[in-house]
Amino acid sequence: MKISLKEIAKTLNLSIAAVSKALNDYPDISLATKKVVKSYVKKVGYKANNHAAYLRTQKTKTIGIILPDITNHFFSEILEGVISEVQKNDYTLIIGHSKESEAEEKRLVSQFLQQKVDGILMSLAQNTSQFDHLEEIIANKTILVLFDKLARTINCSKVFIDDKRGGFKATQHLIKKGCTKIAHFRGGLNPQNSIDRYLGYREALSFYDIKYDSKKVLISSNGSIKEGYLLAKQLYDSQIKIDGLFCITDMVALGAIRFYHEQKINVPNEICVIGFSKTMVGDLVYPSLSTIDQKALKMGKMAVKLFLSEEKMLRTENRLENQSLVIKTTLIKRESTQRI
Amino acid sequence: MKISLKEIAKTLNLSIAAVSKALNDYPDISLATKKVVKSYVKKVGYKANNHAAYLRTQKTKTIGIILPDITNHFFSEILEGVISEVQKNDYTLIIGHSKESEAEEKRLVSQFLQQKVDGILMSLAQNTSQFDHLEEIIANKTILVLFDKLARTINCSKVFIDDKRGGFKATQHLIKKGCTKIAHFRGGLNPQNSIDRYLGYREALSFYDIKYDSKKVLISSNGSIKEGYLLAKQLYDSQIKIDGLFCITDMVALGAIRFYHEQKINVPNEICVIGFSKTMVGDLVYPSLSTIDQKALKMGKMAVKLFLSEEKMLRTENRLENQSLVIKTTLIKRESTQRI
DNA sequence: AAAATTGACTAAATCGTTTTAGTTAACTAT
DNA sequence: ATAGTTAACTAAAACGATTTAGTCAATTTT
Repeated sequence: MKISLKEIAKTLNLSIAAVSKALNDYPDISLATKKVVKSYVKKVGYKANNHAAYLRTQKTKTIGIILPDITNHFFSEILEGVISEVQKNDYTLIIGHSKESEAEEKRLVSQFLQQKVDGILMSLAQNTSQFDHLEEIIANKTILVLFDKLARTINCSKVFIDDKRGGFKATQHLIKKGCTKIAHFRGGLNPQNSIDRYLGYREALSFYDIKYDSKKVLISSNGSIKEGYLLAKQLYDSQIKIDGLFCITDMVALGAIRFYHEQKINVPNEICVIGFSKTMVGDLVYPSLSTIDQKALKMGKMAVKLFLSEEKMLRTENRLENQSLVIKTTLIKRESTQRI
Repeated sequence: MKISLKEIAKTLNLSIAAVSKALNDYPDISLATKKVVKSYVKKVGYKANNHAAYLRTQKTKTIGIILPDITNHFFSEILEGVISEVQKNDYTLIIGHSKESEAEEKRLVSQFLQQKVDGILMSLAQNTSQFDHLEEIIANKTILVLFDKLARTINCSKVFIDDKRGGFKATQHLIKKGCTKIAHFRGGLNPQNSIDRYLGYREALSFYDIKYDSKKVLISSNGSIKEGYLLAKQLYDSQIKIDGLFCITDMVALGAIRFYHEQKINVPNEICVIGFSKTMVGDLVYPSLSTIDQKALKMGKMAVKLFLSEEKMLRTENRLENQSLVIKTTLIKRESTQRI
């Protein structure tokens, strides 16, 4: 049933070495034998055993990905980008789900290192605060590419979104639609993307000479629909008038819209609402949701490309040089900001 | 840097065999040496090399999953279930994306077999019609578990949804809400789940003595939002009056609701609409969408459990016995069928 | 006291590759 | 004719585990 180089060598009256070299196109094997070997191999459907090969080459042609939230559409799309690029380059992808847990994330890193992956692509869990596992990856001479949620202090390749510019674009769009009293439901005070989007918001306000009003900025801790609903209600109850709203995520925006819908406040004519992420649902609701496209698919592809280029550099020049790649967001205009 | 049994054996003044046996709790090693070995191993952070171990044991403790559509929430949720069970049992998961392509699916199967996975979990691509790759998996003595979209003729473990019962429940729910003129936007004529849901629809009608009217059954080929919209329009334009609608998927239902919204037809008071799948978005739209929960998470977990039980049987009794597992759907009542 | 058993190991083969260091025959240069 | 090349291989070690078949001293049995 199972066939190895040994059997092939025996039937073809060659040494194991000759067969191996023929398959790997070594120059010291004649073209004639190469042909014989290759056609025979194809006939019997021989496939080299990766595990045995690893023992000598120390390469598995396998990369691992660790995601904090697999059912989140943003990460699914990143995963799709990663897989498509991985399959195109004949690598194998192993997948882990940290479920936003630092402990599980560390366990997965350790498992992947034991599996001898050639590289690890990962987005950190929300509350990951110690990076010894990342250092361990690098110490193991395994390539590390961080994306989206990353650790700035770690010396590895990174790909992330220009959140500040995205926040700017979202706010600018509201301003161009005529909004002057623009609220912002931001994320927590620590996450970098929350900070950056907020900074983009402020920058847009100041660029267009609109006074910043801290009362119009509320904090959403978990980014859920329910929270969006509650924040909208809170703002409404406190009698602060607004005509535009920029939310940290599409979910928060949907919650807010839901509240306005119940209050018979017309979106977009009374209040324009814009989200952030392009989480697919935005296109399905009514009114459909304007948002900032984070280009998740592209991000996934880029992460793999960064890995491949590092891998190549390591192979050819035996040195490492990591790059940071910033993905540009784009504005998606939909009904929630399309005043009539 | 890297440490092997050899080094450990040398520093502890033992043979390689003794160290290996100590770690694997062989009975012919004294408790004393086991303790010494284990504590030393922990101290230096030694982890066995899986690839080397595979060469003898022929086990990789790796399973592969092949999904036809990774960004589809239904499959994301299955994936979540699979991963959680896989991680709990200390297996490694490798993932492939067939993108609904039969050719890519076959390539992935071949790649996974080359990787010597212990088992493959897969949901077939829409148009997969030849099953030689599945036969190959079985011939390779690799465990195969099919889920959701499967091939009935293949002799392997299977886990799938009771679509007929689900279709029955959805239709029954509409009837109980007082609907008597119930339309059905079904899927294509060939896919089994489309047929089964349709049969459930008919069974419910006949159970409650409602006359079946073929003019109220329209075919959706791709299950998209746009199609739902167009079918609703088509039915509306053809002047066929309905008061209830059961759609093959949530997306189709959302499209239909969108059309009714534009026509100022009130959902649910004029027409009750129910979908199928529980694709998360159903909870986010207005009105929120009643649907049939396919229990994707459970399905994923079950697929892994079937694999594990097959694996165990193979290991202990050296024989295979595969099981079929039917997942029961449940009705999720939301606003789109909640008349006031 | 001699034979048999047991406990606690060790030696060495093996899994399936890759790769270094030969080996041999044919050919070229001098 | 002989030394030096070259082309086309082969032998064998190595990767890092697991496992079968010993080995040997200590203990038990008769």
